[in-house]
Amino acid sequence: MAEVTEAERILRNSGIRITRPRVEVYDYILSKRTHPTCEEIYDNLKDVSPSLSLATVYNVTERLVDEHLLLRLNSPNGERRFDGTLKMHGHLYCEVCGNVYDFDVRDDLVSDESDLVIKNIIVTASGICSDCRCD
Amino acid sequence: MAEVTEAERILRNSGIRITRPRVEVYDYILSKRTHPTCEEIYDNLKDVSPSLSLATVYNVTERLVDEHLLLRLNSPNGERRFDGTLKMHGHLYCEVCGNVYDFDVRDDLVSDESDLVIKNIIVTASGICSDCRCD
DNA sequence: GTAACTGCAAACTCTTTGCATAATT
DNA sequence: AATTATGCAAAGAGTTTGCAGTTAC
Repeated sequence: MAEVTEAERILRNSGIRITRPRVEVYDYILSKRTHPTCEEIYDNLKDVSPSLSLATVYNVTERLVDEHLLLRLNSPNGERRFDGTLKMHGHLYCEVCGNVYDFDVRDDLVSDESDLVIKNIIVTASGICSDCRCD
Repeated sequence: MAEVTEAERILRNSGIRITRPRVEVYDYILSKRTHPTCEEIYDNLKDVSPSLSLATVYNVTERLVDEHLLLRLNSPNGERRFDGTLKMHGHLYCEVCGNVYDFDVRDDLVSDESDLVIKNIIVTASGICSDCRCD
């Protein structure tokens, strides 16, 4: 950890204890914006941090979700993924390649009249990404 | 199975083989509209159909999803649930009672300019349902 | 009669937990 | 120094699979 990353800065602001796994996991999610799974995060970090364990990735992501620094996603096929972008947007799960892509949605998408308290909206779609569409 | 249910009628139209588990599971999901889990479906049907197995509920629901008769949902906490209502709507996962409620969304909620092929949109929200809000 | 489906049990994958060690404040 | 988090291994839950027997067409 040569310099202070965005992840570390946000973590310091949040007031929770700064540890190497937390900084590295959060940094990975923020930098890649690939909505990774725990396994994916672990696989990509274990070379640079050999002592990191998969259980810790589960623990760290859970904690960051509790702190509202991450959003936990559940893909149509049941994978647990994480998203560091908190502003409202949609996720497209490509039926061909399996990757997850962001797309824009209207801010005022709820047209409901009932008296529900609605927050943390996630828009999930299946479809085909632009790469796979052109193949 | 005294009379022909809605589930059976739709199944016949779809052309797949009609079996007791398929009719019963699909009927249950359509009638309850409670977005049940496999366990929930199994627990509620095993009294009337003692030979039914949980594995069959998994198999049947998977098949109905493949046939586009059901939508598979993934709740914020990772539960696998099913929805027989195919028209676009939102799901509210109540943070208090854990139940799932439908809400209305705009048909034109996608404002994206990119060239993704988007279908099967699911809007998922966490929040508080009207019952829990008034307690 | 043939092909497809069910139901059971066992296997597998993903996730959580308990606890001793280590790191942060 | 006290508290909190990590990392390992083992346990647990949820889901899938193989196969013999059964059912739908």
